[in-house]
Amino acid sequence: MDGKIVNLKSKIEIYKAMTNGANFADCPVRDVMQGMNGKWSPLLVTALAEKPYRFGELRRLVPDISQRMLTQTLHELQRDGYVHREVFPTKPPSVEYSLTDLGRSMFVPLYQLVQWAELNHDAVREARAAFDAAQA
Amino acid sequence: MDGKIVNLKSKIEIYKAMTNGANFADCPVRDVMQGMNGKWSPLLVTALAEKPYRFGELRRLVPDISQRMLTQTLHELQRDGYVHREVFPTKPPSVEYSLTDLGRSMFVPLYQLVQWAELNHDAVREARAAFDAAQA
DNA sequence: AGTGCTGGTCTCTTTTTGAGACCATCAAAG
DNA sequence: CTTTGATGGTCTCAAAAAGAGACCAGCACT
Repeated sequence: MDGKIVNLKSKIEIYKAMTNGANFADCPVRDVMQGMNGKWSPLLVTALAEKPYRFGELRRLVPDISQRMLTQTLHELQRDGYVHREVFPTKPPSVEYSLTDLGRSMFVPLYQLVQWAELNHDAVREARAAFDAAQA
Repeated sequence: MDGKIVNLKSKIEIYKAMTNGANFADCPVRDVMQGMNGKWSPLLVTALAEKPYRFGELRRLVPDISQRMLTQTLHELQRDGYVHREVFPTKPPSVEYSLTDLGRSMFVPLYQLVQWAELNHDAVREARAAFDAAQA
């Protein structure tokens, strides 16, 4: 019988209707968001938005990043086109990282989020305290 | 001699001057940013911004999230005060998740970032392709 | 000859994430 | 009356990612 088939079909249609056909998988936005969503990416972009920095300067500026993650995160940011990497033939050679136009463009909305965090971190801390108290 | 000590002190002062005293460690903004910066958090907040959803609906809406990470991420979002969790005594009991006022407030700048990603994902993909080609 | 600064890489351990089995309860189907 | 399915989870184990720290080459200064 087609009973089951019809049922299944209608379920799929109902589901698609419910979600307005929006499927969050295979979404390019997710893919791009991941790139600026790492643990260190927003921090480094914010630092570089102020002015270009050299590798060692960034390491000192963000004391709790490991050298390994600094290398890796800068590499990813460079790959996504947010950061420009330039090597100067000094001795020892120095490497300067700076934001590209794309990076500066991305920093505009990112900074909005940072500002929100700045304004509302009290509220978030209170929410956490209240939640933890309720659990106990 | 104090030679070395003076040198060290001046280095610290030079460093603080260079960075304008900004220390990115122990920054409350970082702490708050981490909360909305996970792999799944922005996605779930975006979904819940549209309308409240139940646990199973979210799982179907985001097919590639594991049940474990869905539970955990919603729990963190609830702890940070972005999400409200309500259990309805139906049989079987159903659980609805919705954004709080704080969550809706946070979604405003988050959505700016999502829109940027929507507008610029082509540029990012091109940057990646160019970078990968240059490496080869 | 020894020390330090440069920007990394390599290895090892710990933490985080993903995949999937399992659970209790009740409704409807067969 | 037994099976099947949906509810929202938790638990365990494997895989992936992140952190800690050693190591490296080249050159300057002492």
